[in-house]
Amino acid sequence: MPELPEVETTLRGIEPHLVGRRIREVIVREPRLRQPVPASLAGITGARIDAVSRRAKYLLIRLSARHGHLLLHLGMSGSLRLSDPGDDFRRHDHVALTINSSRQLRFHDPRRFGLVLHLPHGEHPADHPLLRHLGPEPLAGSFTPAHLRDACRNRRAVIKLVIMDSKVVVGVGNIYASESLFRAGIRPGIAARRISGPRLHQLHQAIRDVLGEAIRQGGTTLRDFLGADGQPGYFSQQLFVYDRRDEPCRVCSTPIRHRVIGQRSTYWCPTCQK
DNA sequence: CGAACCTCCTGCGGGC
DNA sequence: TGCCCGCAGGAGGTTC
Repeated sequence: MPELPEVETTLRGIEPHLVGRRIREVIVREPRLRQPVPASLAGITGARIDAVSRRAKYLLIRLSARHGHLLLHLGMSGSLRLSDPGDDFRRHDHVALTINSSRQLRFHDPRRFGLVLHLPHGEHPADHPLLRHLGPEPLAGSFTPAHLRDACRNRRAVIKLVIMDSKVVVGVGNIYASESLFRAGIRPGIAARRISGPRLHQLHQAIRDVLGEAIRQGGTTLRDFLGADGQPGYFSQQLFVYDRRDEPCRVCSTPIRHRVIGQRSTYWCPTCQK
């Protein structure tokens, strides 16, 4: 479900309610996620939350001295919501952190592809195996047109797979890959090395524009994404191609094409994209 | 090394 | 109405 804009929306929703507060209680209702929820999670009871941040699609919660960090990933179907501790748990509410008598952060994930990990004190998050090899943040200055050109040089893979490769740039998931390529006028199935420098420059800008705009709109709600406050994202109203198979292109009315690339549904306009 | 494919899991919508 | 099938926004792992 969540791509980078949805994770960023979640971060912005939970951060003001968490920073500076203490974790009063840790509840693990279902430890069987992509990796087991570690038993050491119980030990963070009483820790203060010093900061909440995002790296790629991971959320990082920095705890007070000696308590280390929490590393969360929402997988395909995960979400974080702030609830009243008195509210009934929903099915698939796997982990809950009670903040005070009126606030509890709940990790909800029907498919259980998500993660709740505890990094002990002294382990730098950036050195964690899941984060160590990640490429630049798409909205940071380190993601440059030259970086994208280098990543595509001599690369035989199709461009859609290259921009979804987290070693090249993080946070471009299946929705925004199709959308970015549409805005850049590039077909998703073209070999990366066949795309000219100027067109890759356009793609670089399109990735930043699409992700930035999606964050401003609170993410994309297709079926079920809700922010931490329960509100849907509005970017789906600006999707040009994703999930629009056979529907008319919003620019030229040509029916949108669909094909599976890298085991994932892929959409493009055969007229607007070459 | 890269590329192709597989895997984890539940829910939902469409077709019959 | 109810059942079955295919598909779903991620990403690490395996195999060649």
